[in-house]
Amino acid sequence: MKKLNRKFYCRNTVIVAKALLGKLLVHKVDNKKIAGRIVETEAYFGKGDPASHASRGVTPRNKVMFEKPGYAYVYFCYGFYNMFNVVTEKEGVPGAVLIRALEPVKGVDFMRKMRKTNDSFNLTNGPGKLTLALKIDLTKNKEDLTGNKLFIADDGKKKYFKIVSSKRIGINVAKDKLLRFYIKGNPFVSKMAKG
DNA sequence: GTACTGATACTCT
DNA sequence: GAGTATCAGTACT
Repeated sequence: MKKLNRKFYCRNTVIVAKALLGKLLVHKVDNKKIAGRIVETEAYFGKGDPASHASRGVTPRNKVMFEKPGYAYVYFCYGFYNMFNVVTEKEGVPGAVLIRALEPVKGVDFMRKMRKTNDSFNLTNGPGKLTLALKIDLTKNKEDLTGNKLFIADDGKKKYFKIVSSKRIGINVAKDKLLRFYIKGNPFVSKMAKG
């Protein structure tokens, strides 16, 4: 299993968003590995993308989007849910990829416990749900994804699949931009994404 | 099956 | 003080 390095993230946000599909998101919790395959992502830029937090310039919250690629940007939203993003582009250029859905791979029991459900299709099929299942919270903001606790790896499997792009979800601006990407036919793609 | 609503707390104006 | 990169539950057809 190959961990993705800084160079992987230091590219155009759309390229990274597509390249992340099929990769494994791994989080070590209490010496246990919790992992899920990324099946759905969304790209967010800075300038020129009104849907992005970074579009209005740097704030204390979105600062990490302007910093080095390969870091986690965890954003708390709607009072309940955290969103997990991966910072992209070179330092000084804002950009991030929102991980919208995972396919559970390792530590499924742990995920069930965290999500309090036995429905394995309902564990990680949404951005708010997957952070709960993997125990990702605001303390993981600015976590270095090239480290050993929280990282993304390529296990070499699932090389061949079809990528579908469509409109982004849950936002009210720039709806016409096709910046959401998912693996065609995968049952773990988020509910809200279908249709 | 689809459509709408409320919960909730953090961040920026 | 208003808005938010969501979800689950309820009320319909």
